[in-house]
This record gives sequence, structure tokens and C-alpha cells, in this order.
Amino acid sequence: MSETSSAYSPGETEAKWQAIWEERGTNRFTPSELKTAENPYFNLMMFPYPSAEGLHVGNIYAFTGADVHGRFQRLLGKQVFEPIGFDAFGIHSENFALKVGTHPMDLIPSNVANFTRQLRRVGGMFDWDHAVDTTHPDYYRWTQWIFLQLFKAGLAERKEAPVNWCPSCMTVLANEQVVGGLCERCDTPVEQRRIAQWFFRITDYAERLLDNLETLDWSESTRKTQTNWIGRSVGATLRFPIAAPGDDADGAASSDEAATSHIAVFTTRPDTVFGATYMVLAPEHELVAEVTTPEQADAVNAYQAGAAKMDLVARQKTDKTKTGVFTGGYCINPATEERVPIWIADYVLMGYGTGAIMAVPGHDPRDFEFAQTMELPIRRVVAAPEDAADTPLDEAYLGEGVLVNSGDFDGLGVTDGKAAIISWLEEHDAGESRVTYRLHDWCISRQRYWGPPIPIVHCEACGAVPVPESELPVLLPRVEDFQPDDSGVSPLARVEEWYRTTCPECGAEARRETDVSDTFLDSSWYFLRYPSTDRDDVALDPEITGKWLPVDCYIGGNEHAVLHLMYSRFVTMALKDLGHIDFEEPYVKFRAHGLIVREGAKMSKSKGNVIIPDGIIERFGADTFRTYLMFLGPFEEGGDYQDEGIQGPHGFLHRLWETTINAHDGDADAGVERKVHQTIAQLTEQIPGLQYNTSIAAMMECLNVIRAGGRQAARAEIEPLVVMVAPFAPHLAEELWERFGHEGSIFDGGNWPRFDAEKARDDTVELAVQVNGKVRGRVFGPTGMDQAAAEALARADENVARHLEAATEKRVIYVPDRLLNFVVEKTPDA
RNA sequence: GCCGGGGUGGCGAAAUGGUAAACGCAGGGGACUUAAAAUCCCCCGGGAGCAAUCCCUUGCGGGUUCAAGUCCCGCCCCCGGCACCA
Repeated sequence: MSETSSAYSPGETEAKWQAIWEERGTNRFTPSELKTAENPYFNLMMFPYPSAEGLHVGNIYAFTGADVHGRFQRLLGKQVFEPIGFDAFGIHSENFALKVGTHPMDLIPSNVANFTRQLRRVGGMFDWDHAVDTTHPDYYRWTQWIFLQLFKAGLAERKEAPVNWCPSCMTVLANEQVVGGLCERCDTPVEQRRIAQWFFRITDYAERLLDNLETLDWSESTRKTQTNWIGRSVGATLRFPIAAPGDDADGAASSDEAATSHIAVFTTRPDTVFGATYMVLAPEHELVAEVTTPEQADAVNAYQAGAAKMDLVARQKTDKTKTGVFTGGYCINPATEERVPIWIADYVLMGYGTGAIMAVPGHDPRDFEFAQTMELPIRRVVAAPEDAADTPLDEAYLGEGVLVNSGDFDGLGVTDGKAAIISWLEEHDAGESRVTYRLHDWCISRQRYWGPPIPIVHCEACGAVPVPESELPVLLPRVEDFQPDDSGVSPLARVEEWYRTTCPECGAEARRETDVSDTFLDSSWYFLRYPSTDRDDVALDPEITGKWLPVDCYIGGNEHAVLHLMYSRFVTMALKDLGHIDFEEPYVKFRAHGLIVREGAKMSKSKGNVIIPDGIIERFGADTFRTYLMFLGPFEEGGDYQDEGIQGPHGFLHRLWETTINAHDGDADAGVERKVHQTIAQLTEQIPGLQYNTSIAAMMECLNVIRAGGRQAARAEIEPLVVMVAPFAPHLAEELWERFGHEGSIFDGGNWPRFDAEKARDDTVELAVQVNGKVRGRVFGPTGMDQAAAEALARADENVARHLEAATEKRVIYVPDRLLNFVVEKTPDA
């Protein structure tokens, strides 16, 4: 077939095709091609953080799975844009740079170069002309621009707020970066500090972020994770007037003047308000001082000090005994008009709802436990059918029932009671229905060096003034001492010549914002930038953005199910509202890949069982490595990397090569062709569903049929298989395609084989014959037999006949082309 | 505690309610070879049997069905996420 070498040499073939792709620009789009593409498909994968260690198997697994998807779409005839980039700002890089004593501005370019080399070697279909590096001023100029757009829209605000402070990293962390009270990066207990920070008002979008989830083609688990994170709770806000000192239980009439201040609480159970026998404020609550009586002041202060000192891990332990102190103050339950005592306790969190609760010990387990400990009254206000209004409670009752001890509302069910009590509260101006979210605003300030400076100038007269867009980027200066300190401000605050500036509005002396922004801001919009990297005058080319976005398919790790995916959805929505883009959801389809373990154990540097991809690629080639990674388990579930397992795909690709090289030009065998078309059908359906492992198994099976008994393949039999293997083994497929005599890349021109149902149809089927559900024989017959014909064949089977003897037939179940089941009753031996 | 995802040969795994274990790894046997490698062929869940064949087997216990790995009910275990969220 060809006069060139006939032995398969992956190294040579792969080097050859990587060079050709590069030279011909096979995978790159020119600006005009981006504008004119007729069938655009944006295939996105999560861009890597370019570590010094280089690509790890997890990266390659994710990228290969996404690349297979992109190459398949391209074989279907689509123009597939598959960009890649580097997420290189952030604490991760900075800490590493500090550790090895190299400046990140020197470190990152060499890491990026190494990643680039490895990514090319793996054979991804990347458009290198549109790569991004978040640390490059050409990129972060526009990250700063995004900040300014949100600022102008009122979605960025600076406020002093309690923030999570990591004393080890010496920076503020977003709530999402605190895991179980520990810094997710270094596992140090996180402290609470009050610092002025920049926040994005993501909570304004909570409802939309939640509602849109239903419209997305995302996996169920990712949507659930986001739903839980947003944490929508429906309930009511209630106001409990603070009782003036000396008010007594029936002093409601005189409470008018005292009612100037009140405690607001949020509850999901307004129906239980008659059971609210005490109040609890979070220790940090601003009203604590107001309600505390002089006699209780010492105890309250001591408790507050203790709570402030306690780290979040200790505080959030749910199994510790509840603690708290009485403030000496009272407020009025608006439903019962009773005076109820006000306590402070650390089981009430400042960060949720209003930081205060009405305690209903009868119907909330935490309040019940607290009431028992403190000997506070417990009152039943919901009764199950078997309970009376005065049946004592030995634990909080959470179930359905009717309201009792609730005045005019007695007898209502829980659901009706909620509605009725909310109306009553609204009429009396004591509360209203309310929805609360667990989601917090996104704190984007970082008191570190390695990030984009937040483009704001602080002026004494004008306040926080945005840097004019024409002056972007605000360049991150190269400073040699970027060690963070405990001052609560960025190392940039030590660089006077940098932060001293003039106010863009009044020209007075002013000071630059010295915090940098969160890395998650860099990655919240990178996919928007990819197709517009040819433009240096705008962030987004409107025409190209309109054509290519939103992203058709996004593949990445589920560890980003909340942070990155939530933030990028928010930024996209905000940009839409500002008129910059015309869609509000960035990713039409998202799929999370699974995790790779090795020989049943998690890979880790400390265990020394990390797979080094370079060595494997050198030995087996990228095509074999890719195919094996996709074969070893379901892509969305991950799998176990067994070192010897690569032999399977290795042998498969070698046999495919040999079979193709030695194919003849004669007619295809009908039986073999049938198998080929059945394989086409299966792959055409399974590859878009990311069922790569079974797709590869099907191709192996098909090749086994083609080669059965050592027969020589016809070119017409093997050629479709060469195309189908192309997404997995692109270099091998290109080479064989060329040797078939085709011009150009196999990936151009929509070469995916067409399925022919006629050729795929079996004319003979094997039918399982059961007697009472147990297989007693197998018979062969023509496809589509009627039941009579099938029964005749079955009864002729010796073993089947034997089982039907001495039995009374009750009925026969026939599933055409699959099985025949005789249901019989054994005749008793007589 | 709540929400996801799992539990099938020695191992990775496959199976629209319809022949459990496809495909592959490892293992065993054989062919070729001076030998090895490579390649090719055969066997490969457990038990009984010379064999035909029969019995058992998808974490455990029930149920629905002619038929259950698959559906329903009740449990156990593993992995991931959330968790004093009022």
C-alpha cells in the first residue's frame, strides 16, 4: 500500500503529525475564520494551573476526555474551537515561588513553557494562537476591566466585614476556601477579622443562579451541589420589640415607647412563634450591648471574649454541649405578648439570617438542647394526631400536626399555620415573609502580591475612584520582597513609589488600592476571552463572541462545582445585564470527569505512586496513553490506573496498524461489514455521551471480528475503524489516513463514517430458550421469526424438550429476537 | 445528620426488566523459535460430573414479575460534598 516503512513506530508518527499540525495550522483559527465559521463548536476544558511539577495524569485525563469530545465533533463536520490557557496567578504560585526563592515573574514563564511542551506532546487539538496566560498584562488588563464594569453597576462594594483570615497564608479567604473552619490550602484554623474588603454582590443573583440550574444540561450531581451551596430557605422575618427595663408580663400597653428598637429574627417556622420562649443573639450581634443589664455585663463580656477567641473549628463543632449566658434583657413575643429572656450563645451564627433567633425549644432540636441545659421553658405548639396539647415533649417535635397553644391559630395544620401567622404578622407590622440564602457575597480582596491589582484609587476627597479604563492595565510592579505579613495589607502597601498616585477625578494626591483580586476572578471569564485574543482594544469582540458563545461543552473537575462554576455564571449574568453579551449562562453543557487512582490507591507525592506521564508517553506513545486512559473506566467516574493494563490498548493499536497496512482492495465480507456498521452505530451514540471505555471496547471487538482466524482485512472494512479511532489516537489515524491516499487531515471534511442500517442488520439471531425462567437451550433462526416458528425451533431442542416433559405448560412468553420462556407446572411424579 | 455516587470474577470493568461477567489485564496451556522477545491459538466465577448436564453466584434481608445486577421496601459498607444555616 505504501513504500514507506510498514512497522508502527509511535514516536516517529507522533512527531511527524505534531509538526504537520503545527506547520499547517490544522487546529488554529485565523481571526477571519473565527468570524466566518458556519458550524461553530466551542469545546472548553478547565485550564490548568502551571505547576513546577508539570502536567499530572489528572490533567491529561481531563484534557484527553475533552479532546476526544472535540475531535469527534470535528469529525462530524463542525468547526471546533479548542483553546487552552494558564491560570497562573494566586497563592499557589506565590507560595511556591517563596519556597524556592524564585520570583513568580521568572517562574511562571518557564512553567508555562514546560506545560506547553507537554500539552503538545499529548496531541491535544489546541488552538495555540488563542492561548491565554492570566498573569500577562494583556489578559489581566481585562480582568481589571471586568472589575470596573461590576463596580460601575454597583455590584462591587467595599465594606468592613468580618472575614476569614488565614494566619499562615496571611490573607483573607472566601467562605468557599474555608473547609471545616480550616484554610483549604494549609489546614490552619481560620480566624475572624474585620477588614475593609471588596465584595461582589453575588447574592443579588442568588435566585437567578438557582432558577437557571434547571435549564442547564449539567450533571445532576453538579446542579445539586450548586443548589445546596446557594441554600435557599423560605420563611419569615419577625420583629421582637425589646422590652423596657421594668416592663412586666402584662405591660404590653406601655411598651410603645420602648418599641423603638427590636430584634429581628429569621425563621423557617413562623408557625411555631407561640412556642418562642426565649431569644438568642449571636455573641457578635450589635444589639448585645443594648439589651445587657449592668448585673449581667461581666458575664456577657466574658462570654463574648471567649467566643471571639475560639477558632472556627472549635466553635462549629456540633457535638459539644451548648453554652450561653443570659443578658438580663427581655423582649416581647409579638404573638403571645409575653416577655421572653434574651440570651447570647455561640450556636447562633452571625453570618446567617439576622444573627438572632427566636428559640422554639419544643420544635427545634438545638433550641431544645439549649433549653434543657439552661432550664428554660419548653412549650408544645404543634401536636401530632396521637398527642394532646399538653403531652410533654422529650425531644423536639419536627413532624406534621396541628397548632396548639397558639391562640386563634389552634387547629391549623403546619402549612396553613405558616401562611396565617405570616399574614397576621404583616397586619401587625411585626414581620413579613422572607427568603434567605446560605450564599454569601464574594470577597475578592487578597492581601497578597501575586494577582492583578484592584483598579481603584483611594482619594480623601472623592473616596474610592475607579481607574479610567484608558489607563488599564494597572501593572503589577516587579518587587523582590513580596513576603506577606500579618499587617492585614498587601506587600504592595510597602511599595510607596507604586501606590502613590493622583486622583483620577480631582487630581489630588491619592493612594492606589494595594490589594489584588482573587484568582477566581481571573478564571471567571477566561473562556469569554479566548476567541477575542486577537483584539487588544476590547475585552470581547462582539461579532466573534456572538458567534462562538456560550460554550457548547465544558469538561472539568467536580472540585470546581461551587467556586469557579458559580463565579463564572455570576460574572456572565452581570455582563449580560450590562449589555456586553447576549446570554446569561456560560456553559450549555457541563460534565465532570472522575478521578484516577493507581492500583486502588490515591496518587500522592508522599506515597511516591504518582504516574509520570512523560516516561509512559516516551515508551508507548501519546496515542496508546490516551486510549488507555479513556479505556480504564467510565470517564465520568474515573478509574484505576493499573500499570500493566496499558498493554491492552497498546496491542490494539498495533494490530489496527498491521491490519490496515496489510489490507487488500477487494470487496468487504458481508458479515464483517455488519459488525463494522453495528460498531459505527454504537460509537455514534456513545461518544457524545462520553462513554469512551465501552466505545473502545466496541472497536476492539470489531477489530477482533475483522481479523478472526487470521484473515486479511478489506480496506472497506478497516477504513471506518481508522476514522473511529481518530479521536483517541489522532496521530495514528492521520498516518493511516494519509497512507490510504487521502489528502489533508482526517479531521477535516466531516469524515465520520455514515451508519447504514441495512448493512448492520443481522439475518440470524440466537434465541435463549427458558423453562420457568432458566435457560435450557439456545437456538438459531432468522431475524423476526413469529412465535410459532420460534416455539417449533425451541421444542426441537433436546434439552428443552426434556424439561417440558412431565410438565403442564401454562403460558409462553416470547420476546422476538431475544428469548422464549415456557412457563410450566411440574406434573407430580405418579 | 442531610445530599450525591458506588458495592458484579484474581484485577479494571460490561450489561434498553430478557442468555450475568462483553472488552481488557493478570494467570494457565499450546504453536512458532537454538533461546528469549514479539506474534498467533485455546482455557480462565464457584461446586458436582467421564460426559451430556445440573446446582450456586451481582453487599445483606424481604417483595413485585413468566423473568431482577437492573424496579419497590428495609438495612450494611465504601467514596465525595455540605453541616449548630434557625
